[in-house]
Amino acid sequence: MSGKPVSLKILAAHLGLTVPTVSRALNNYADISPATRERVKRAADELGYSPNQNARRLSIGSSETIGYLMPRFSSSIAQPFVAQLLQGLGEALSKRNWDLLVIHADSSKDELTQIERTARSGRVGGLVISRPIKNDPRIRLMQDLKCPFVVHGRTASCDDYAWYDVDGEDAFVTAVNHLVALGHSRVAFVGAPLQYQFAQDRLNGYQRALQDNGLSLDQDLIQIAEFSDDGGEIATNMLLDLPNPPTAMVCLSDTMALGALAAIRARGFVPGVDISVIGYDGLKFGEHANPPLTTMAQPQAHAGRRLGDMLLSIIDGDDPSKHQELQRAHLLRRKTDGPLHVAKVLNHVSEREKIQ
Amino acid sequence: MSGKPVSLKILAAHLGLTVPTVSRALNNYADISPATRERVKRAADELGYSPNQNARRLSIGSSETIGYLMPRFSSSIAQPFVAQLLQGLGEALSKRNWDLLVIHADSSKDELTQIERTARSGRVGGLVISRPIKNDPRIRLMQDLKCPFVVHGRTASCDDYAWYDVDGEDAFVTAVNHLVALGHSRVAFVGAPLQYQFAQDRLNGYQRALQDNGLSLDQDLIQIAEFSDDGGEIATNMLLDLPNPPTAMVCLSDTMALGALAAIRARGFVPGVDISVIGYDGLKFGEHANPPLTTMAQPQAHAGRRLGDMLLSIIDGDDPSKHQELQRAHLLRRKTDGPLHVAKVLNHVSEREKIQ
DNA sequence: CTGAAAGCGCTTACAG
DNA sequence: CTGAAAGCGCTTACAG
Repeated sequence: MSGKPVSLKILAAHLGLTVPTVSRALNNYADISPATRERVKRAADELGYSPNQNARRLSIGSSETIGYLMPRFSSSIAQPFVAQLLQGLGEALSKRNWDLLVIHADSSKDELTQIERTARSGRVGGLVISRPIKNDPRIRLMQDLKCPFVVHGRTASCDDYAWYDVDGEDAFVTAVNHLVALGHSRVAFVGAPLQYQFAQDRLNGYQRALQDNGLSLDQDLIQIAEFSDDGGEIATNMLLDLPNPPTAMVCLSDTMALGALAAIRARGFVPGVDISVIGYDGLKFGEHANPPLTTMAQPQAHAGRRLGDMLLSIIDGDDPSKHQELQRAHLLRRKTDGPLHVAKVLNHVSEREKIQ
Repeated sequence: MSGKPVSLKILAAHLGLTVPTVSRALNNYADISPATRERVKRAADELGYSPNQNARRLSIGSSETIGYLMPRFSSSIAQPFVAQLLQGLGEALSKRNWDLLVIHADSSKDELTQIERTARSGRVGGLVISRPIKNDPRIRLMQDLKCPFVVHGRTASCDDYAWYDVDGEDAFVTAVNHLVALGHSRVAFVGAPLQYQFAQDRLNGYQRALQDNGLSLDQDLIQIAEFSDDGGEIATNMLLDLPNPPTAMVCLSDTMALGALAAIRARGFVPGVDISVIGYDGLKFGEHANPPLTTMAQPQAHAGRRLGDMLLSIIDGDDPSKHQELQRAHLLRRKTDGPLHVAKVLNHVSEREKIQ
């Protein structure tokens, strides 16, 4: 910008006042006469004064900024979450005029050094971390740095930091229970590598529900693939090639479920009739899947706002462990779940196995 | 953070040097002896020194930060673009260690005052504006403020600023030509309010293609609705209720096209057989639509990086008008385009109208 | 090659 | 109620 911004000095000169007086007037100090306060504010408006934030923040010793660590995308389906989350964070921050910085790790290799540098450079007063892996080293690092942070998601031991998560284990218990109630006993799990805690949580829910229902755990029915629609398709093909294929499946995400539907349709089966499929996320575009995808829907909209509020509280001095929020997902029935039929998919199953 | 960050002062004391010397060593000034430069750098690493950016930026008079003006979302389908765009911007900026600030307008009302304050506060050295409306006041404002900016999209007169856009007019010419080549002569346009320039551009392409092909322009075949899947569905229902309905349609976006498919299926018609539908964006989830959506695909991935590079060049002093980049979309045929049949959808069309 | 000085534009005790 | 002083943590001419 070349149109030299008005500084406090210029404003003060214009008013015939001194710089500190003008500063205090603008910041509503009580010891400034109402008359001059008004006069100063009017002049500030007229001249279009806006305080230099670098100077202000250096002076007050706060960056008035929080950072969002952008996750790297493995698949080409961009994350529909990100925009919503950022919007929510922005809403929470705007109440106090804080800024939102988006931080990309150049490579996962040096993400830690980058976090450390960011925290130490005074650019942010706190960080939002998403998609933690098991024993996420970023969490330990932030604790060591004594830099406030909140986690979108959880790790296995999550007592001593702040987080916001949806109960993936509970959701998958609900999903499996629903399928069992529909008569299914061979329910498969389509998942992604278990390094991400959410992948483990949801698998745990799947396994617990099988136990609760007295169903035995068949390792063949657990298929782990890349976290994408293509991964879901590959995993589903593995399942359908089984000598004794499942009649229902729960998928780690809606995106993976979309791949599952593609694999099922490709073999001439009808999802929701021949095989039931339940996704996870409740994304809007599931409505337009073929057929519309039944899913465990989670309340996305509030995550960003809650995380922002939490982080601000912690920066204000709150105990992080006081800010832990677990949301529940709910079953959103569309068209891919249905009662067990002795359907096409089972035709090639041998008599012996059916009797079991 | 409470673990008091190491300052230049501490580092200098630790080394038995003076603050400016340490500063110059770290910044690779030529007049520092190689020996001490190394010594200083090693110590900085060991103590985990990272310069306070507020101080640094105040001193050098640059925020080393650019801002991205986050568009507000009308529909609940979150923008899959945003994450990709931010990632691209981040890549461009990281080369020079600039930061990326995400700026949300509280309401569209005071977006302008907010932009002005942001520009004047020295928080950003430039701004990325997306989704311009016709005669977008933000562009004029940025020019008046002499604050560098780039636009993702264009306005009607776009000679004197920097922008990156995909040629929507050309894309819709291509889409309509394709449908005409398949035998269609009643091609409809499903659009959104024309306040957004991209909505106008694509309508222009539609109209131009009709002319080019010697087809008359039927105002009934232009349906404007809300920019969402629901909007697309409503618009399509209007079209299907016409006495003389279209046999093909082009939709402003993939999202709207998804709504169109839903409306078509709801009447028992088969998209791509009874009515052809072409969307725009080339979003991945179109593959999973029912049936997979034919679309004008655009090269999304590069937009962010290009916009970031452009903005940095302009901040360095380049003439903005030198940075204008128009990409082309290409037809991505999936399953919703097909040859004209005298199909179900035409059954109730009177003989007289068919002869026309 | 290194040090002493000044300044970036704010804020905040401290006087009067 | 307002002014004079000091400081936030850097960078950058200017001496020597």
